[in-house]
Amino acid sequence: MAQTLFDQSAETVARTLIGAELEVDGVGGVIVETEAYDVFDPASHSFVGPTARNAPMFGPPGRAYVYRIYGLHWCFNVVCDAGQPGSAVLVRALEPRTGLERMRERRGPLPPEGLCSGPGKLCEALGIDGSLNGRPLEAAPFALRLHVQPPALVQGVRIGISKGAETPWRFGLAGSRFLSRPFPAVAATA
DNA sequence: GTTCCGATGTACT
DNA sequence: GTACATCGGAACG
Repeated sequence: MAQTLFDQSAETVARTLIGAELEVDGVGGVIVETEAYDVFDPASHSFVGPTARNAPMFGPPGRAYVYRIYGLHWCFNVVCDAGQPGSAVLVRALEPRTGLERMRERRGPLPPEGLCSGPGKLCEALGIDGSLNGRPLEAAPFALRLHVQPPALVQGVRIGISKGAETPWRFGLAGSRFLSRPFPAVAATA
């Protein structure tokens, strides 16, 4: 069979996931912001080699890597592997489409823009926690549908990291109101 | 609008 | 003890 989406580099997967629809137990929406991490990247959890925490990043592609950050929040990643284990894509924001009431039960009575506009918020809204770590995205409770038409992307440096801060591996859906933070204005033409 | 800061678990020095 | 792929609230302009 043809190579799957996840048998590609983190950067490619991060680009391709923009515009895809992600649901967890029927609650979700359109992915509008992602970041790529790979094993050669000092910002990546996998940079130090396999450990107990990052084990899913070195496992089969197409699975979830969920970890706790700052002791309070969860972050959701999709493991990928283009022949070199240790890469993943952090899903940072999505545009809510289904299960808004359920999201508000978990997050509070927020407007749609506030429900999933950040990696920690998204996990809370979708009910993602450590129990989903390592689970395949092709099986319940996950559902992932790729976009038909590739959307227009914006690109920038990643957020909240100190090492590898120059690497422009953050991707967003152009013009989206559902981002965790705006992308810096881009020069008019390239 | 902005900046500052505390909460709190886990991995690592 | 320190550093985190964060968030929400307080204080300020």
